[in-house]
Amino acid sequence: MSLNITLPDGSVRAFDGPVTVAEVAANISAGLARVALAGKVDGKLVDTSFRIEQDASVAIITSHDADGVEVIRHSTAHLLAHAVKEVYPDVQVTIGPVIENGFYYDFATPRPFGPEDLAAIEKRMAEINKRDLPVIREVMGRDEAVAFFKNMGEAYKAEIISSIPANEQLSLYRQGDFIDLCRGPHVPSTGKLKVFKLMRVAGAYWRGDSKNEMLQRVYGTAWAKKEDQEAYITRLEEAEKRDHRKIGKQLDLFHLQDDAPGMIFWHPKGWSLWQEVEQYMRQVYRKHGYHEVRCPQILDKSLWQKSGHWDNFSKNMFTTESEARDFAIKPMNCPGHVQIFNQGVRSYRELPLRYGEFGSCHRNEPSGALHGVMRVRGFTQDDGHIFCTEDQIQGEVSDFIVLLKRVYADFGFTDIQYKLATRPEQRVGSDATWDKAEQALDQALTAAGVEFEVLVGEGAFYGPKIEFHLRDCIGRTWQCGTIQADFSMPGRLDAEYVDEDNTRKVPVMLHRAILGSLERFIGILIENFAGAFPLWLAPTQLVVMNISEAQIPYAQQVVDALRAEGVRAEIDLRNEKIGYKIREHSMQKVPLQVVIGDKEMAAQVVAVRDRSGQDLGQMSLDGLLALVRAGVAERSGVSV
RNA sequence: GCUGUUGUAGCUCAGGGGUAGAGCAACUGAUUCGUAAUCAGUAGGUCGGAGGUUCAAAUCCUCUCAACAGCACCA
Repeated sequence: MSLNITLPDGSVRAFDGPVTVAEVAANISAGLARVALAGKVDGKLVDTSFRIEQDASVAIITSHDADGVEVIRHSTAHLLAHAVKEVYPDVQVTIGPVIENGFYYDFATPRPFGPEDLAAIEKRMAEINKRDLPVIREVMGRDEAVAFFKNMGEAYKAEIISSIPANEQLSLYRQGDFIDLCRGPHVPSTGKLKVFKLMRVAGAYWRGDSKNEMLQRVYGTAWAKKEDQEAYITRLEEAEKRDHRKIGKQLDLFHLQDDAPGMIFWHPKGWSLWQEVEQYMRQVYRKHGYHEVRCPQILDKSLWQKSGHWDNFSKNMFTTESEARDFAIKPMNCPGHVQIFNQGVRSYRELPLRYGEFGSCHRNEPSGALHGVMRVRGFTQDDGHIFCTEDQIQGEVSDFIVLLKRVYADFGFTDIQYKLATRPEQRVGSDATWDKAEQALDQALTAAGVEFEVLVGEGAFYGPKIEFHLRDCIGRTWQCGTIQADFSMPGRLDAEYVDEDNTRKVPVMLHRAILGSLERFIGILIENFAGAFPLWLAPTQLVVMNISEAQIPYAQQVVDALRAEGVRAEIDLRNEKIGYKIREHSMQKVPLQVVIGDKEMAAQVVAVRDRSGQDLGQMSLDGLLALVRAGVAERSGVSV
């Protein structure tokens, strides 16, 4: 019986009988056989030992394929587990999947791993790589496999297998003395795994549940080529250089200290940046029909009970008391806005009624969740609430999506992902209400013509939400904006309006934010621009430097004129060499640098350079002002 | 919150039972200079906090606070 193998280039090779992927590779060339890591038979990824029984299309997978790198990572996870079992025989293995850029493996260990353990394990991995052990696939029935792993003392593995249907055949992979349950495929031998590095150890809960015991998770990275791994590590270092906590310190933007965990001290420059963002958003409120409001920070507990926060959110709320009354510091702005809505009798003619606030909120986040300015306990939202009728929801949501895209573009972000988060387990409101709310958001997204992902069970307790995630210049995504349809809270807090037919109705409330938390958004801006803010945001837009004492009066005159026109200009008259001053201001990322020497003073002009060192030439004061204005007007230079 | 790691001068970091260190920044003086570091000098620390062991603790032990990484959380 002969069979035909079709290769990716369309050519067909005939074989006398069943062949393995490895044999097909060898038939093509000895070189290919040497580098083959796996195969793709009729679109399915398999081991090189896989036997092809009938006509098929076959691709040989090498380290040049994305699939090949995946296989390398997966096999390196096994290599890690193998090494751990050799170095620490009393450790139990659990699972070890491939993740972005690498893999991890969770172990149950009698004592936690430290950095020295990592080094020892990595060394053993290199040894096993040198042994070039063949990786052999075996098949077992489920019950047989459970018994097999129990017998080896691998309780976790046995537990995983027990949850697989009884009639299924399981594949196991053996390399030397090490054997692990795995779907595969794997590289043909451990000698193929040359480029890897263990990155860190951390605790991780068994089956991802914080009620379970904690395992030791070892993270690693693995690549086809050494250069790829080096490039990856360089990329990590680059990201580290952009870390907002580091840049915040370098540029003197803010600080945090032990006395106020998760709360930020904004320094003058950081606050300048903040104010630019806030004033910009205030314009957005004004231009798009929002009334800016301001509500109390502290409200009586009973109001939070009524709104549902006390039942659903109290573990995250800071509380206080006075004269035997209990209060809570607001974690959200919505109940406050409903109180404003409730003053007086509302008519359907007033809807949609939009309130916006730069709402200062406090949430008692778990200590382990805190992260610089990105995840804090005290933060400010650009929080708006739209009171409207059901018929108005879709239009409001659609308008919001358009607005949000424009705002993000002004900050330099154009790559946005959309997600619809549906009803969570813990919630208020009837299922019928949730049906309605989820449908409304779904329709608005569809009408906006954007693709979106559904996040099942991740909505807020009072309603479903659309999440807007933006991608920064190094490819990371951040959730910022949101819009949520709430059919419950207005009713709970007694909001109503008089409709056309003179009956009283409960309005729908849309919760919405564009930037989300200003703290977090500014953190994202810092990392996205690596501190080199566009002119409109830069805390110091321009610095004027003299070359020697003789030009001090003229330099002072120039900076005064710029400041009078609203330019955030600084002056540096220190008795230092011009190169020294330029270096300092360049490191401080000041966008425009004005140098004044005798020549400029004589001609009543200024010499301008930018922070990257580009010479913008000599110009008059008016010319400089025009340059600044044009730069500010351009914002982040992106148009939608 | 959980596991691990870390906390020393304004910043970056060294020192690991025996007198607290470096570079940069700061301050003082000299230098008046043309596009990313001029020279010299001075000052600066309860070694995160509280207990303990010791003749002696930044160093060892206990507790605690905070930060960092991951997990869980992100309503």
